[in-house]
Amino acid sequence: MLDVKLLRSDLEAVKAALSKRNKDYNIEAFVDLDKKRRELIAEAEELKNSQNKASKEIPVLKKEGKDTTALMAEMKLLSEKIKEFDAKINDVDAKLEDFMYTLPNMPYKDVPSGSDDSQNLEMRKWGEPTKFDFEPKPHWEIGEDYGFLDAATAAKITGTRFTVYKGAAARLERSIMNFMLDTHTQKHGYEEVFPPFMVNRKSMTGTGQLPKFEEDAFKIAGTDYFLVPTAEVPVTNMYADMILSGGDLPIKHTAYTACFRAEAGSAGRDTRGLIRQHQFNKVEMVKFSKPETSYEELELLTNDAEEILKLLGLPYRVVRLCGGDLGFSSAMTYDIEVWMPSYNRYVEISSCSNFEDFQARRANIKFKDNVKDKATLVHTLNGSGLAVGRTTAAILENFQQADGSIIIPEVLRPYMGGLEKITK
RNA sequence: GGAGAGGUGUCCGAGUGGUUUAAGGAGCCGGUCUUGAAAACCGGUGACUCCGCAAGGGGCCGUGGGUUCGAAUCCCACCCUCUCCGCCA
Repeated sequence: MLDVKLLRSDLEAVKAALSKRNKDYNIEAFVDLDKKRRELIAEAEELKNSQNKASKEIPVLKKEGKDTTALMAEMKLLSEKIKEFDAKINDVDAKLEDFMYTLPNMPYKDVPSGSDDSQNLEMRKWGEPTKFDFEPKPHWEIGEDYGFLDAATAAKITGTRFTVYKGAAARLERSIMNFMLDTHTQKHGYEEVFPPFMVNRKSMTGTGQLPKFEEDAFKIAGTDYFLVPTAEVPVTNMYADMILSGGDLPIKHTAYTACFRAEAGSAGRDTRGLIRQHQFNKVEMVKFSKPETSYEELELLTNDAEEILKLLGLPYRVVRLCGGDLGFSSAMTYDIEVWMPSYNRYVEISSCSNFEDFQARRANIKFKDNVKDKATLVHTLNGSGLAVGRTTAAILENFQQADGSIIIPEVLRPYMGGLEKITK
């Protein structure tokens, strides 16, 4: 959510910033609603003031033995009038709230303008696209050859966009998760948390998935719970409605969760393999920072995600998303893209974002340095560190050998019981 | 799932219809005393939030409704915590 005060004081600045997103937002609607709301509040408060005054008078008059029926009748009318005003205010508030909740974050000044991912800005590359002296197979074919990525069985027990991992693939997936968590906790100073995989509506609203994107989420029938689309939701909302002490910042958490996405609107895209599933594993990093250091923290967070790819030896590049490709809640995002031979291009494996105070305002997360200070909104950040299924896919594809075996990256071998390569 | 108890400001805790504009502590700030500190005493402060340039006003006692001239206090629904029972990995 943006700051209402900013919309009031500098609407043009907001419009200018949002224009980078290449979409139209009916910001003028805000001005009328906001004006209406303030007028109503001013009138209602005046009425409430006289009601309060009378409420203090009545017991005094009664004590003096005076008749209060006339005054009480008068107050009855006033009370009804106040109720009418409150109803109108609630109505305007609801509209205003809906408007504010569906307005996206303002892109940061460094965000390039552009309409889609072709206009993202490449920041750096690490490694070179893998060269093969044979025809490399896509990971879904490798999985089929080995029989350890089984989409057919998953379709039978559940449906499309699910996979049953078996044997070495299952262990590889699990090894990658543990390797990522251990690296972030032991080398990068994150505290591990293991949150629920279901969250309530308030949490989904706090991080920005709701109310606008409900069709993307899996809702549990008979409850008001949603399957988490990312660990960002439970982990960020752990601090909802809290005032943190400045000395504790930045707070850094890493968390593994399965992630669940309805993938509404992506029918026909990436239908084979592990790239786009309804359920996938992800290790996430979440940070709470002071406003003045949040962009430094974004660089560090991105580096922490890149470190995983470096240790695994997977070639990648980092892009800064342009306005048109930027997520709803984000002010600036770096995508890390791993080289995927089957796609013959770089494919997103991590998304690292600074949300500034957009989520903090929704979730009500503040800090103060001293008890006497006024509480200030924190900045929230998060990034994948990394998407595990896509990492498994990248390893299978990039490290496949002419004889069909797959070399296990050295850092994973301790997690694989010392196994150096997967063979039939 | 059943029965019971409970959710009050930073914390503890009083408060069951109107002098509560939330008692009293603790804490915090200032002062007296002291070489300094502690203790004691005196004074101040009182979360958060909305409207307003301000003065000031409104709201807020888990959340949302309702009753009433007036609700922390009464009624309804929901959420959460604790205890016991049941079920269960």
